[in-house]
Amino acid sequence: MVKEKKYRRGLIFEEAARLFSVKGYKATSMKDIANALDIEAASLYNHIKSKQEILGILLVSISDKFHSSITNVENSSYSNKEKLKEIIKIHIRIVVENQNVSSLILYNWKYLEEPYLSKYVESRRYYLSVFKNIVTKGIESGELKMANPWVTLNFILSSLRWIYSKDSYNINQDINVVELEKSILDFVFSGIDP
Amino acid sequence: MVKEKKYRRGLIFEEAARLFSVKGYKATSMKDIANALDIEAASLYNHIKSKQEILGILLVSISDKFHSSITNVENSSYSNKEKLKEIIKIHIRIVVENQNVSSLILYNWKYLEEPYLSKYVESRRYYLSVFKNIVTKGIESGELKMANPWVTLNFILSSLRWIYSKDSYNINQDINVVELEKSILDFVFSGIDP
DNA sequence: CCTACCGATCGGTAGG
DNA sequence: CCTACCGATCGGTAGG
Repeated sequence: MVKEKKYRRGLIFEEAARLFSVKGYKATSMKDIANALDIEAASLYNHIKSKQEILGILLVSISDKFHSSITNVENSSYSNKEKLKEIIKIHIRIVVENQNVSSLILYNWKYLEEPYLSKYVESRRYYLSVFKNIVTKGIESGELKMANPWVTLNFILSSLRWIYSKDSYNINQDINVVELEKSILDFVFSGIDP
Repeated sequence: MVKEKKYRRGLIFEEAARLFSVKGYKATSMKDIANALDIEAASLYNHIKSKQEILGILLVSISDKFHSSITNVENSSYSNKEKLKEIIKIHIRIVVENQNVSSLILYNWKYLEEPYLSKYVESRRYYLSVFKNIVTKGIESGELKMANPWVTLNFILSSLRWIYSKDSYNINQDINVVELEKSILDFVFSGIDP
């Protein structure tokens, strides 16, 4: 009984993540989620508290993954440049392994309400501040190109953004994660010039 | 009379673009748009046909700007590398000068319905195919780094994506467009390595 | 997990 | 440009 309920709850979150990712949170109705699971919309409420709870739990769980991954790297004895490479690699892996949930970070986090919003924003703020700190120290030490740290950070994060969407990443089914990491690191560090 | 109507219509599109950009198309109600203009929601329909018409006209207008800009570059006598630089520069300018409308390309185009959807998709498809063609020829001729053209294209487009959002671009009010172009071109072509 | 139902809000129309 | 109003759909609850 408990086991079956947990199973069902997991499926609801999985299906909701997929639909939120494809249609957007606001455009996805509880009926959409229920239909995908072949039950009535009202039945969802035996497993979850609200639509907002689904979004909240999904986003807090993914932001915690990013949070703990960057904490590990920050506490390592790598150089700033090595830390940066490691963060990018882990970032790619988290996104590829949690594509539906990860893509919610790009747009749908704006529909979060309290208490999830505060948790998410704080977790995200921490990730970005550690990331920026490593970039800043890398620039100061000469490991990275002399540039505005903010612009550098945004360039790096932005250049990873295409892997969040199935449209671009999944079409390349001939590219595996290791190759993807290699290509992206190469582009981020040395650009498209030959 | 005609003049005043046109003025009002323009304001509606402007305000709608801003709200769609901030809240998303689905989360923006006609009441939101009307309130921002200090009129009743029903009054909007004296100037526009539907909510969908607003989104459609906004997106077709911006995709046409991209379409015509890339046609000009493609017909020039530049080398592939020079064409690419020019496309990136113009891309940045279009986004910076039309920030609210441009940002709709990233996410809200999915809410387009016919006949706007077909027009938009076709215009966008053309832009991407010309862009990809220039990248492919640049790689073949040795002007660009040997790599999967699809990955290269996505890297370039993705790395420009942060300028679509006010959160990241406008915070940097100390950076003007010319500096922004310079920084981005430098990063895209030669990366973050010193 | 379902049926029956709720108040709120949605985009949009009629008529002036 | 407004008042008055419409049918449809929304997230969610009661009760079994």
